Amino acid sequence: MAIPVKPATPRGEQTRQNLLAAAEQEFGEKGFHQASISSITQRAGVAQGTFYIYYSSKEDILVSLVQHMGRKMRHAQTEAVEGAGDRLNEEKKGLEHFLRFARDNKNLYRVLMECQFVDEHTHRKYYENLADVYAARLQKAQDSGQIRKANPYAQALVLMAIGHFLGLRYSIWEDAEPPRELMDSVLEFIERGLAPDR
Amino acid sequence: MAIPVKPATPRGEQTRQNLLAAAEQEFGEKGFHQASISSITQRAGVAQGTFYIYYSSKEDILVSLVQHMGRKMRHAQTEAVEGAGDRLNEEKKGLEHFLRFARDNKNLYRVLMECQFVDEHTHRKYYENLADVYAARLQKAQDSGQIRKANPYAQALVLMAIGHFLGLRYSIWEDAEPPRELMDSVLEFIERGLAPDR
Amino acid sequence: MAIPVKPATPRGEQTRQNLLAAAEQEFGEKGFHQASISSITQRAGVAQGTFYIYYSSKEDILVSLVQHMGRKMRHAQTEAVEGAGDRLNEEKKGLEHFLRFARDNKNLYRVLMECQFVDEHTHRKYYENLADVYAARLQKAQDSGQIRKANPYAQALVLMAIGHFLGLRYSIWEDAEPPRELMDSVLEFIERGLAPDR
Amino acid sequence: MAIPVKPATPRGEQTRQNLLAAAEQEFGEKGFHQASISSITQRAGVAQGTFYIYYSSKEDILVSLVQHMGRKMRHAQTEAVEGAGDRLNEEKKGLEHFLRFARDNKNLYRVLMECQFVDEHTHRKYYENLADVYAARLQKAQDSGQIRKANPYAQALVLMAIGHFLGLRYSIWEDAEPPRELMDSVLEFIERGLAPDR
DNA sequence: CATGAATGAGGCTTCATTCAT
DNA sequence: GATGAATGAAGCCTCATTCAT
Repeated sequence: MAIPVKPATPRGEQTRQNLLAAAEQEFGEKGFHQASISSITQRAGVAQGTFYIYYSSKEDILVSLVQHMGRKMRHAQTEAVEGAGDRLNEEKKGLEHFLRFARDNKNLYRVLMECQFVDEHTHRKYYENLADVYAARLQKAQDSGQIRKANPYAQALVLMAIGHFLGLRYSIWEDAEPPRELMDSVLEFIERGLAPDR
Repeated sequence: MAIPVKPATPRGEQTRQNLLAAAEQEFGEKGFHQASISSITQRAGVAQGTFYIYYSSKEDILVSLVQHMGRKMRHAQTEAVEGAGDRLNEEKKGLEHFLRFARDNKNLYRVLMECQFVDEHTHRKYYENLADVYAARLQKAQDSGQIRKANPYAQALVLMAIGHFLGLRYSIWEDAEPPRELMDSVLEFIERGLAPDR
Repeated sequence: MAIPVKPATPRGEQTRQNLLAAAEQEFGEKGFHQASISSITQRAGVAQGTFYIYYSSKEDILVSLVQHMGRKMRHAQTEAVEGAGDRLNEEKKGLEHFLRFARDNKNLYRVLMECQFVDEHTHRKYYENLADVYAARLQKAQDSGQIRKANPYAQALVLMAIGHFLGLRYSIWEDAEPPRELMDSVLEFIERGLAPDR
Repeated sequence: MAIPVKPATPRGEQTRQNLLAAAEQEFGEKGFHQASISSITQRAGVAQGTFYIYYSSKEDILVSLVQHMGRKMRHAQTEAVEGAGDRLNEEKKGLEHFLRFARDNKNLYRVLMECQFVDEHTHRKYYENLADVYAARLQKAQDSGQIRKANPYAQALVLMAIGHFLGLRYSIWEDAEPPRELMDSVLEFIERGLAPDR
């Protein structure tokens, strides 16, 4: 098994990116197991063998894709949550932002979901990392009295759960926006669950 | 593709059940794609060909398994939620009950989860059915003033989301009970989200 | 391999005939290799195992079918050619009669044709027998000066060839009657080929 | 089902031809249904999977084989019939030529015959094409007064029928040359059937 | 860097036939 | 006489991966 090298030339870098983008489409549309390397290379416009210059296996490019998703996601979330004052409102905005992101990156998001049945480890890393970031943010918000005091991991878990499930429901299972009324009820649920006493 | 027949004798019925139980183990342990028919029939103690007398394909038995899970689950939930008075407390108990069920039926639960990437239709039917049952129950609780008035589907969604995610986290990803403290915080979140004003 | 017995009871005889008729349909419609014993027994309204009480194998029933065809055919031809005076005209009538027979017994005729690629021996026996009958008839006609003197097997061969090919063309390949004009030209060809000098 | 690609290199083209030649032998010797892909690839000296780079299925290579046969046959016939003057004699020579061809290409010819029970469409195309070519040639011969005026398709049919049946009889069923005397009688039949009045 | 032909293990599925009831 | 469950060999086909050019 030749170890794939990071190519130095711009041409190589381009090929790598083409392959990654092709895999995103292929995995997103067909699912990991129905996807084939040969179809990925066709989409990328290269020969089959070229794939293995850049990725060591089908699993390998899946991992790269999930990491790519992680970076993109963190970036998007940072931007989204940044700048505001009221933490509670920010979390609500964050959820909506996340759902838009999931719909805008349907393929990538689906890859992430399916990853749990292909490479548990990678998938878990992703969620642990997310949970830590989330919990830290919530801890801060608790400290400044903007949300109720409680186990921040529990709060993070609930928020992630809702995001996860809505993402599943309204991006993977069905490509539609959640009805406004439903979103409002959900957000109110969150508000009551997180709001400090008084 | 010969259409599998409903067995006419007890012996046949026994074989069918053996196959279903074997598939539950096999899919649960290895995942759908790593599972093989030959391994299923070995577990069931029959020849490979026998499989196709009862199920038309690997996908077919997966669907049967998910339907089986649906029946079992509804049965378990009905028992669990029944009998008590306070709806709000019942929902909290229901969640814990569900999580125990998911852990006690780890294999079956994993099959259900993975099903969304193998046979979307079946998986969706399962959740739609569950959501309807849930929402109807919550509607009744609203009517009798035991929980807040809100879109019952939104409430169901939040509860299912939390169940789904905790089930994933503490049954599929890691075979451990959720820490008591965390559960308490989660349950408090639900309590506040569902409790009627005043 | 249990040797199938000719059953003595009327019920058994009925079952045997049902199986034979079912096989005629099944083989005729799907071809020998696509046909399945299970489908034959379903058509006949008996259980799979019952098949082997009457026939020892799939090939065995094919042979029975071809022999059945042979008897039916000889019977039909005897009737057709009988009674007339002019041999040359009789042969022409015989051809048309044969083509009608082939179209009326499309399934059986197709089985006979396909048989050459399944059980050469049986098929050959059929044609050798036919050729002998034919040649003997032609020899007689030569003797009485009704057709030209020539190798009677060659004459038989030509007539059988034309029948065979027209049967293929207008019964197996396409279920339609040969156009009148074409038939007339063919018959004239035969007439000239067979007519005695002067 | 990946669509087989036209090979881009001479090596690939060689492999394709090896496979085709191997299939010709295998089908010819065992018949289509007894033939196996694995045996074909063994004959061709390649791995099983290689087969599917060039042909999408067992049926696919059969079709390729029949088309190959069509080209070879047309080529052979063109050469055979070309050059002579007397059309009537040419047809007689053509028949003998065809029979030699059928015996020299026993395998290929058998494949063509069996094809009618595997892929009717391909087989029919073959014969329709042949009939058209034949009829056109006969039409010309009629126009120049070298054979009798009649439906050229009927004449073609009779000639093809005789060729077909003799081919079956003396190449497929039995590997022997038709006895000279028999051939002479057959040719005389044709002569009388085709010769112009006077 | 890239190509694309070749590999070969592995899995699903079919179905003629057997046999205990 | 009939049933129908069970068998198991056999074959097609896929596809991730390798490698010579």
